[in-house]
This record gives sequence, structure tokens and C-alpha cells, in this order.
Amino acid sequence: MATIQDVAKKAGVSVATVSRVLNKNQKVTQKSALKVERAIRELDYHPNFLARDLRKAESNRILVLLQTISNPFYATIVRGIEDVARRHGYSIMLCNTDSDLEREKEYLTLLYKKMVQGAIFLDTEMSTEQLNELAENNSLVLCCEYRKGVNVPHVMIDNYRAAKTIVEHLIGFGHRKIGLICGDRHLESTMLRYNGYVDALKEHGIAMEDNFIFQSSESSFQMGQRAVETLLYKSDPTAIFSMSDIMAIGALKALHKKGIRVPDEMAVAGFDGIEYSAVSVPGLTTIKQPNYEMGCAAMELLIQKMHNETIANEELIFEYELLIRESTLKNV
Amino acid sequence: MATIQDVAKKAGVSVATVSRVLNKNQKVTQKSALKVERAIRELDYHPNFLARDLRKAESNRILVLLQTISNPFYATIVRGIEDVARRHGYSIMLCNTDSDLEREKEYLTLLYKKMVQGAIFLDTEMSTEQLNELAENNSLVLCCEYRKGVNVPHVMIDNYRAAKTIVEHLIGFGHRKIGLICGDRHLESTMLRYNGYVDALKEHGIAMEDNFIFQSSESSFQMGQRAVETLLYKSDPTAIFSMSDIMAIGALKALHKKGIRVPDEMAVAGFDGIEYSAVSVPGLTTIKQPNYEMGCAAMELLIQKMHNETIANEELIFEYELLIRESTLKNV
DNA sequence: TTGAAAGCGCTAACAA
DNA sequence: TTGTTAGCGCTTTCAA
Repeated sequence: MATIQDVAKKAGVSVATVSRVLNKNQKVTQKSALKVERAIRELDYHPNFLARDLRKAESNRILVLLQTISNPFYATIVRGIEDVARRHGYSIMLCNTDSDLEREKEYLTLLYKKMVQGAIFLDTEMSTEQLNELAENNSLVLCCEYRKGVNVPHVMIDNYRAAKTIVEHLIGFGHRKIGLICGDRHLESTMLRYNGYVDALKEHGIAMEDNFIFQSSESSFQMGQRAVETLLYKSDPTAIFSMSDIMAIGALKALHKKGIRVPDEMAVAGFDGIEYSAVSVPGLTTIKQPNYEMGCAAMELLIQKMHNETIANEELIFEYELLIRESTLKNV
Repeated sequence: MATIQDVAKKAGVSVATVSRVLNKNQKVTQKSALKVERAIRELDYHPNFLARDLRKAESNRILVLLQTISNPFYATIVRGIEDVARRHGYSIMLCNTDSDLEREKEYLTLLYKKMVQGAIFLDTEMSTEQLNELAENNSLVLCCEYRKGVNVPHVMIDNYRAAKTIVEHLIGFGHRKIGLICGDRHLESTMLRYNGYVDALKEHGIAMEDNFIFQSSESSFQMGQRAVETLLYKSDPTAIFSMSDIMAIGALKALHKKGIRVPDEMAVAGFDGIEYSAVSVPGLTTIKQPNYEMGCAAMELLIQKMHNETIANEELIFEYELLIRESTLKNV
């Protein structure tokens, strides 16, 4: 494996000159440059980035923490993060935390170990205090999942308003018995959506009943299916609002198995706007979050943070979209 | 940021002793060890891994190349890779290549740059020659996507036999006009599945017709939908075999839109066994690949390779499973 | 514009 | 068992 020394020798210049050619930031005569470039080609030389990063005390690498890449909601966000990262010469390390605090912390040691320069959280198990402490010495950004009191730049939609919007959409079709498939209550987004649901009901004079709520901290097809079993057992909704598309799709499946027609006998609405919501049978009404754009914005915030630039707005709120599909469109 | 020097000073020992404590591989008196550990705690010291990796000429990091994490088929494989990697002290860098050769090569420079010690390909755009050349100086493993003539350890199922199995399943239900949604023909797995389809027909005395084949190099819901449009336009199949679940699910959607009942008017079979296939409406008959186990095996192979151990078997063939669900079960 | 040399933080060979 | 020291491959300061 050729080193910068080998290149210098072969080109008949000093290592400093080779380094200058490599980094294209200082004056080098064209003649030297050509000699160096030729030597690089002939030796098939590649700089050792461990050495470079050590010397420059930077890594151009960032950490992206998410619960699991299996969740299609994250895939598009990551795509956005990655595109911006690449454009700025950063590469990303994607890490599944499995919602395990220990695992999350293990990955975060990469910050101290200088393997990465910053981190984007798509979700986190850490407490507000832990996050704030970590943020003191490190560049962090939260994407889609913010918690009040956390002093970290973040990107998100107005979860409260979005949930209210979609529940009002259901109410607009005459539904007054609306079941809720509720997500992990440790997540602020869940609580905001919950409040949106509650307030929509309240403002339309509908009493809220616990029987109409199914709670699951894990968002999976299975839980969506179980939600339907439970909700139908303990109540008699005519519509269901699920806080994630994944669970909504599980619900559609369970309803189909039971022979309950959607939307005629039961309307179903989701949240997130994953790709699959467009091809489920029936198509799923949902709130589309602008994942890609949010991912891009998160990475841009992180770059500013890592460069110690002042961030004009630490809270970026994106617009969502209500996608109306067959799952709520009753044939009147 | 504390360094090993600071710890040595604080503990009143040499940096070598600190290093020994850190790496727990050499004799250190308990007394020294305690002093060092205390200093580490007090200074909140974390070793700089850039320095360590440079010095040891190793990184304990590997590259995982895939087309896109959006593809749920990959998610489970990655989980397997990651679990084994973690167990052995490796971390992984997940990279979306977008099936772009340039992008793939860019990531692969991380091997030369010494940022990673090995790579697992879930797919690749490189030629056989390019792969073989890269394999000369680097530790590589292919997972699920192997090409004849490539001199690299690999893990896969018997794609030929699996495709034949599922097509015979369709034939068993009396289908003789079986449409094919064919994947990217640059992939060996596609060609093997194609041969399985062809031979199944042949052995049952069914003539193969090009009209019954839809070709797409991109596996997406959209393409699955378009496949149905096209196949129904130019032929009259009673069953469709899709080489990926993703496209099969798109096909289910298109059939539903057209009011064609599955499986009564059209049977549909997929391939891969992604989670969605269990909750689509109707449930999708498919070939389940043991993704998680294959991911684990791929990582284990890579570790052996990186440790220069001799690999007993460079080709690991895993068993698949035919999952029979509603999409092919005609109500006789 | 160039080169010599220091040093990033660590590990490991060698000597004590 | 411990300490001294060279050196991993690079960038950058300083002097020429």
C-alpha cells in the first residue's frame, strides 16, 4: 500500500508538496503538480484517511440514529440526509438502536472516540437532561422527534395540527365513534397527535372514551392487527385513526380477515405517508410528512452546527399534506 | 478533550501502562490498573479511535453496500449482519448505492482509505473482473446476489429451484397461462429465477411466450402496477409470478383497481418473503428467504476473511420456504 | 513555491 | 511489571 512518502519519492518532491496537491488549497507549480499526479496514478495511491482525520482532528463522518431501518418511514428521511451529506463531503453511519438506550449510548461513544463529528437522531431513548448534556460538547440535530426543553436544533411537522386535521376529516364524514391506535407515549410526537385527536373530538362535542383507545409502544403490522381485535371487542367504532401507517395497514388486514368492509363499515386513517399507503387495498388516507425534505434540512442544520455557524432558526416546522384515499371515502 | 497523556500523568504512570489497561491484554498490577481506571473516570477519557486505528492499521468497521434501505428485503439482512458485527466488535457503514456504479466505487474507496476493513455487497453494479480485482486486496463477501466466476465467498438460496417450486405451485392449481414479472436481468438471481420459471413450464409441457413476460430493472410498487397493465394488454394470464414481493404487491393493487379478483380470477405469487407479504390483501404466496440468517452468515464469512482464516466453504446455500397464502389459493 | 520537521494520539518493541 | 521511544501517514508551520 503506497503512502504519501512513496509518492513524494517517486515524484521527486517533498511530502508537503504532495499533500498540497492532494488538498488543492495551496500554491504548487503546475510542473510539480503534474509530477505528483503522475506518481499518484502510477502507484495507485489513496490517502489514508485515518491519518488525515487524526491530523486534522475531523472525520467528515456523521452518525444517524434510528430505531430500525425496517421502518419505511425512516428510509426516505435517511435518503435526504445522505444526499445533503454527500454533497458536502460527509459520509454517514446508520445505526439501528432497536430503541435500546444502552445500544444508543454505545453508538454515541463514536462522538467521543472522534469517529464521527455529529449525530442526527430520528428518535432517542435518552432523557431531556442526557440530550442537553451531550449537546454541550457535540453537534446534534433531532429529526421528526423533538421534546420540549431539549436545547438542540430540530426539524418536524406540526403533529398536533396534523392529527387534528385528519380526525376532523373523519368527523366530516359523520363519524362520531372514532377509535385511536396510539403510539409510544414516550415520544412527544405521540402526545401531540393524541392531543390533536382529543381536541378534534372535543371541539365537535364528542365525548372521549378510553374504550376507543388502543395503546402500543411498538409500531408494527402485528400491533395494528391486534389493535382491531381489541378495539372491536371493547367498543364499536365506525372509524379508526392510527398514529402510524404501519399499524393502519395491519388494521386493514385484520378488518379484511373479519369481513368488515373498509370504508363502508369502517373508515381507517393513518399517519406518515409511507409509500405502502398508496398501494394498500384499499388505499390509505393519511398525513404525508415531507420526509425527504426534512432529512435534507436536518443535515443542513447539522453542518451549520458542526461549522459553528449561528443557526437562524433552531426549530424548522414543515408542512404536511392530507392524502385522501379510499380507506375513508364512504360511497355515499 | 483528555488524551492518553493526560491520563498517564494523572495516574502517575506511563502512557504504555494506560494503553495496557485500556486493551486488557497484558500484565498490569492491580494497583496500577486501579489508578489508571480512576484517572480515566475522573477525566472522562475516551480513546481517540482515529489514532488507535491508524496505529493498529485496522478499523473494526465494515461497509455494507445495498441499492437502497427503502427495500424491506434488505432490512432484515442488515439486521443479521449488524448483530454478528456487534458481537465481534465491528461497526457497520450502510451505504445506498442507488444502483449507481460511480456511487458504489466512491464508497469502495473507503477500503483503500483504510476507513473500513471489508465489505458486504447485497448487490453490485461492478463487473465480474472488477469484483475479482477488488477481492485481491480486500475482504469481500456477497450476500444473496452472486455471479458465476466471481471469486468471493457468498451466501444465497437456490434461486433456480425456488422459482421452479413456486411456478409449479401455480401449475398445480391448473394454471397454464402464467405471466412473469421479471427483475433486473443484470442480476444473476434474476436469470436463475427466470430459468426456474422456464423449466417449470417446459417440464409441464407449457409453451413459453414472450407476451407473458414483463421486464423491469427497477423493483417498485409502481412497476408492479405497470406490469399488470402491460401483461393484461398483451396476453391473458390466469396467474402471475413476480420475482419480487414489492412488484407483486403493486400487481395486487392494480388488479384490485381493475376489479379483477385475486385469486379467483387471477392468482399472484411473489418472491422474497418480506413482512408486507403477510399483511397485503389478500395475503401473498411467496418464497421466504431466510434473510436474517443469511445476513449473519455473510458477516461471519467476512470476519473469517478479514482474519485470514481459511474458509471451509466459500458458497453457503440456505433453504427457502414456500409460503402459501390466499393470493394463489383458489376456492375450488 | 518548496522542504524540513513537528506532532495529531495511540500501540508495541525493547530495555530496564 | 513498567517506562521510553519510535512510528503509524498525514497536515501544517516555519524557514528558506
